[in-house]
Order: sequence, then C-alpha cells, then structure tokens
Amino acid sequence: MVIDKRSGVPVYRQIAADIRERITSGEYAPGAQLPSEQDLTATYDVSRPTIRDAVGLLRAEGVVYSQHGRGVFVTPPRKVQRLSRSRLSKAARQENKGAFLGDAAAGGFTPSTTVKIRFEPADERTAELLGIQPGTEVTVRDRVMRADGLAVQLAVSRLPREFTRGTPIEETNTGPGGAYGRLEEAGQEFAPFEEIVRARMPSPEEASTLQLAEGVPVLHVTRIARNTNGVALEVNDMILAADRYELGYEIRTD
Amino acid sequence: MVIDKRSGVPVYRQIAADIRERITSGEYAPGAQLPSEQDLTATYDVSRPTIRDAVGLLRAEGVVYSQHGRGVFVTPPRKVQRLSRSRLSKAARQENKGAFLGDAAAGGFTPSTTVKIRFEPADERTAELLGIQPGTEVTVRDRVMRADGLAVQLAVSRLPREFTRGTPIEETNTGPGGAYGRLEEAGQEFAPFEEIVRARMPSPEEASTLQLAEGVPVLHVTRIARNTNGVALEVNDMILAADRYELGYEIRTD
DNA sequence: AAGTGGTCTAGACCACTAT
DNA sequence: TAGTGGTCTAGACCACTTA
Repeated sequence: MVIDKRSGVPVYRQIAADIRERITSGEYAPGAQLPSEQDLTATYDVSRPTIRDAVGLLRAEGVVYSQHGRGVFVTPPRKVQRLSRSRLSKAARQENKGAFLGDAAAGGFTPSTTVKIRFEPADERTAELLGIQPGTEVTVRDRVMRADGLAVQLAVSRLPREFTRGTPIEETNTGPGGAYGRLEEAGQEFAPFEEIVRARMPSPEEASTLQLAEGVPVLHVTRIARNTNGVALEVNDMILAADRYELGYEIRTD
Repeated sequence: MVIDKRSGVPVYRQIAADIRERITSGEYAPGAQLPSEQDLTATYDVSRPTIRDAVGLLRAEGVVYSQHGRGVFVTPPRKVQRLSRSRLSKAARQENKGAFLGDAAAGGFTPSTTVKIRFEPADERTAELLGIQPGTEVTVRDRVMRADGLAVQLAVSRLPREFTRGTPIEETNTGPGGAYGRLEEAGQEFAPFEEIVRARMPSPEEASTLQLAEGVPVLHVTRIARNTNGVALEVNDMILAADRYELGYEIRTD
C-alpha cells in the first residue's frame, strides 16, 4: 500500500506507478493477468473508476492490454520484424516479386495483398512531393498487405499517370519486380530513394484495419522514387504497426 | 445531435467521432477551443464522465489537448524538423561540432546539452549490439539535448572503453567533430552506419523530460557505428519526440 | 452461473486560469 | 469571482468469457 492521498499526486497515478513498477520488477510477468478491478479496488481502497483511470493510463502506454470478460494482462514483448530498406536494391527486386513478398519469404508467413486502383487529380501535398502541378492526374495504388490473413501494413502509392499509362502498373497485378520493375522496363533509371519516417497515433480507421492495441503508434514512411534526372516517379505512403515493425537503414559516411 | 444510444456503438465513441469530424471539417479550427465540458454535456445530453471519456479518446489520439482551468483545444499542426541522416557524413562532421549542433544552425534555435559520463559493464543487449562479452566495461555518454532550453532529444551512447581510454570521449566536451572525430583521430575508419528506427509510447520519465503532450509517441533510433573491419565502436540510442522530428534517409538502389 | 471488463449516471470537491 | 478541467465516489446495468 504505497498510496498517499495527501501527497498531491493523483491517486490513480500513484496506483498506475505502483502497478508499473510491479511489472518492471517482474512481479507481474509478461502475459500474466493483473488482479481484477474488484480486487484492485479492495487492495488500494479506492472506487472502481479510480482503478479504471489507473489501468487506462497503463493501457495508453501500451504496458497492459485488456480483454472484455477475461481480464487485464501485461503486454508481452512483441516479436518485431526488421524491414531492412536495403532490400529495395535492384538485385532484390529482380529476385522477389516485390518488397512485401520478399519479406514474407524471410518471415515465414503467408502473404496476401488487396489492391485497389484509382485515378485522381493530385492534391496539394502529392503535387509538391512529385514536383507536378496540383490537379495533374495520378495513378493511385491503394494496398492492404496481410500476413496470415491479418492486415499488417497499408500502402498508398501515387505515380503521375504519364508513367503508368498502358503498363501493368494500372492493373492489380504488376508482374515480377513490381511497379519498379515496370518503370525500369520503360527505360527509367532510379536515383537513390528518399524515405521520410514519422510516428504518430493511428486514426480510428487505421487502428481497426491494423487491429492495433491501445498505446501502439504507427510508423508512417513516405518514400519518393526519382529517376536519375531528378524527376519524381512515385510517392508511396506506408503505415506500419509500430509494435510489429522496425526499420533498418544503412548510412554511407562518405 | 448524431448520437444513437441504441446503435450498439458506445455513446462516448460516437461523440468523439462527431467532434473529430467537426475538427477535420474545419468547424473547429486548429488551435481553437472546444466547447466546455458543461456545454458538451448539454448538447449531447449525457453525463460529464461520458464527455470526458470522449475527449480523453481524442487526447490519446493527439487530436486535442487540454489545459487545466483554460479549456480543451484543437492540436495545431506542429512544425516538424527533418533530421537528414546524410548529415552524418564525414564532411558534415568536420564542419560542425556534432550532429546536434549542426541541426541547431539549420533550425535557428539555441542549442544546449547536458552530458553525464559513466562507466559500466555491458548489459545483454549492449553486448550483443557491440559484439562483445556481457560485462565488458563500456563508456556511457548520457545526453539531454535542448533547443532554447526545452529538452527535445535524449541520447545514450555506449562505446567499449578500450576505444575511449585516454581520449576526450571520456570528457564532457569531446571537441570538434564529436566522439566520431576522436575515433577517426585514433585511426578508426568508419563503415556505413546502421540505424534501426522504432516507435512507441514514452515512459513517464521520457514524457516529463521531453514535456510530451498526451498522444505523442517517441521515435527510438538505435545507431551502430562500425569500423571497416566490422568491429562495433559505438551504439547510440536516441529518443525523439515524434511531433517535433521526422527522419530522412537516402537508399542507394545499386 | 459466475466473474470479468465496458459503459454510463449524478453527483461532489478541488486546482487552475482568467477577469 | 466565475468558469474551466482534474479527481474521486458509489452505485447501476450491460457484454463478454469461461466453466
């Protein structure tokens, strides 16, 4: 009973800190069930909403998760998949059918992808990233990647339509080597890709399609592919569950 | 009044969705104040805890923030600083005193840094990343970087002590070019750096030192510096507020 | 059927900010 | 002083899981 109601620190935060410490100390092991809310109200001698505030804090931190009707559990460490961005090399593209399918082979899961293709005028941001006029028609490939049926990655790829017209890039199946393979066939030569990495909390839609637990942010990766003349060919926005992925980059020092 | 109490969707989620939509539609502009909780209880005809649940959801998403005694406000878009990792090049190192000071010049803020140096036996993870035996003595440089007095970045750098003994790396001030400069002076030649990027919710300590708002994750970047023989010289764990930083990488396609 | 967490009510008192 | 959000209580009823 480490709760001091006169300390000025809110009781629910003191309780959260106490439980958090019991977790890090190993008293509550990974995957273990916490005492029920009723038990906790008794041990800390507070009302249930106060206990729920405390547990809610830990959930927002991703330290615990709760299952309706079952209980509250210590979040076990996730096994994380490393996405080594060097796999975007030309050689890797030629071997695999696309980046995601290559990961599947490495990760040992069954991949599946849903693709929706549409054409739309470039919005402000897309236009700036691609270096084109807003309103220029772009081909949009909107993909949901699944591993063993579970959605794990969202990707929206936009290319000026002038580069995709008459190619399989406007089809569901782009063929071996993916869209990049088709662009190379059309004579394009790639400059180094640029990737911009951000993190934020998911929108409700993202949280539900990726089935994210509370307290799990998403990684938002924007890739810009340019040819050797500096002309942008594609901008690809990828959303990844941060508890399932980490990104590996190599930085040349020369 | 878009609330349907018999729809099965929790009322507080419906209210949150309604407010969220009013924000994205522009009815509540960035920085604008939301109606008070009392007003919201009246307009949605629910009790205050229900309103608080709804607003709490939006806070956890980082969509709004609240100030005690003032009100709840729409989170305005942050101006984000791009950290282009190519600045780790040898040339950049020679010009600037260190990566962070280089950023300061670009960002136009006054930088300050607090460094704490200690020596400790390598733990499991450090040993594995550095390719050394657990327990081997490592030099730890624990830094808090501030911009205009506000902590914006935490960095913990660990190097096998054999590479730092007798060098300014064991001092607060490492001199021009930072620790990497000293390692090069000692004859080390760097292989490409490896960086691993993760995102997660902050610990309470991180949240308070970085003064993070609710619903703001952190970027956790682990950099491993090796010499051309593949020997790891340093592992550097950096924690960045995700609403203030984005990371830029370049990926060679050859 | 029993136990769990999820939702919601109707209050109370407090701390902070503004005027 | 008035208005705001922050904390906390003591219940109620529901939905879900497990046995």
